[in-house]
Amino acid sequence: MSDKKKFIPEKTVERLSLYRRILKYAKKDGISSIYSHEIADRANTSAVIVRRDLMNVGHNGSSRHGYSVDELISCIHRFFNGARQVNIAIIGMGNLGIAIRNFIEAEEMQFQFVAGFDSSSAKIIDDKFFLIDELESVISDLSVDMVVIAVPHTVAQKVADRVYETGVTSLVNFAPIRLKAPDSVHVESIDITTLFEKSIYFGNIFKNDVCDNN
Amino acid sequence: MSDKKKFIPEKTVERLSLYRRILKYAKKDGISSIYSHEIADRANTSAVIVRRDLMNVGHNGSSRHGYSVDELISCIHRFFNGARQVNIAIIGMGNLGIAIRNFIEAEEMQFQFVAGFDSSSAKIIDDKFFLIDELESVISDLSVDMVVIAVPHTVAQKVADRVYETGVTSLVNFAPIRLKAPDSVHVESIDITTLFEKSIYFGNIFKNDVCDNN
DNA sequence: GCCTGTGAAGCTATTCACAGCT
DNA sequence: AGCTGTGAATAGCTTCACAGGC
Repeated sequence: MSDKKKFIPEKTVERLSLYRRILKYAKKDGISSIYSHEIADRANTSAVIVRRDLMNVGHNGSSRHGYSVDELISCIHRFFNGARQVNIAIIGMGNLGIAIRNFIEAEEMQFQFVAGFDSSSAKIIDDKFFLIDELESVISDLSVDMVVIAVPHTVAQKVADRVYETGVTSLVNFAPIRLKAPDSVHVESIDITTLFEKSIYFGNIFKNDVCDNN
Repeated sequence: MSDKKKFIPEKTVERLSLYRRILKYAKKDGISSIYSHEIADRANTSAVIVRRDLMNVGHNGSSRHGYSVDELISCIHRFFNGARQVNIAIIGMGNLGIAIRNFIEAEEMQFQFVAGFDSSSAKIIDDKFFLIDELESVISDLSVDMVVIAVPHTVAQKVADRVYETGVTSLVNFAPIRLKAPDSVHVESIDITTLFEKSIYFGNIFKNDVCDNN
């Protein structure tokens, strides 16, 4: 409790998530042990990075045969807090919200879609949908662990502020603004507009387009 | 052409995209000049970072009154290659693909949805939808600038490889794998599973949960 | 010989600190 | 006095280089 989990760099956490999936695929293919450079190849990174990442989570590579796939999976599994089910609520049941719901339900993972909120009752199509007014009570009743925000940018901060009050500490934001959040809440933001603009920008560099700006 | 654009850090590009939006909102609110710390506040970053970022794109802040909103918008605009229309094709017209299409069409931006591909003809509901077999010809006929991949992970790499052949240099990948790509193509990846796992992981830290793993 | 684990160097990005302008 | 622009210090991440194990 005093030392909590050893601090693990953000990038490492991201990659561990990826490694776990890669290892599961590998296992399905009947692979039982794997070298760091093989993981690296599949994850599009370097072998050193893989080894360092694994070191960070009480690694267990055996020199000659690389890593045991099973051990590695359960090691990362443990790192991510076992198979504890994660209950997710989505706020904003437009196309994006629905797509995310479908995504969650299609994955055979620890994630569970338990509630969808919208301001319009037209969106209430099954028993997992609620009006936004019920946010606080439903989040508490259904033990929501993580909230996904998929509402227009104009209301995103307002909605987020209400979520902070509920005590939920994980939030994923798809609205194209940078949410302000208390230190006690972790917000992951994915900004599709930025993603597109960035992709176009760096893609164009390869076509040594335009040189006269500046 | 020899010196191309001065190299701009990735993070800066991301933030510039955000600043532009923030500035547009500010302009709508009748704000005509703005200080770096005000931008920083809205973008959830620091004033120094904002100033450095703006420096990177031939800045033009005037000491006393901060930056002119109009000048700044057009400066960033120029940086992002003006208002040139960007034609986007989406491969995989499941929920996610459809959500992205709607997102693009809802934005009043330079982005234009011009084609959606799917392997199932059931998805062909209007004249912008095509069977995946027509990928190469349609991309060329419609001058696609950027491709979004929203197919299952099992076929993502295969689809991507076909895209590389077309000469498109910007690609955004929503499939939960890390695509391999030639140096001449820029790939942005967004991996929702990783995003969720990361959010849960860092969110849990705040609840000083679990200490016995390792 | 080829793989893992890891100190040390190298890079990138952010923050500090402050000079200069109005 | 309060802002911008920027060198210098710092922090965070990746790569280099190599010792040690099978």
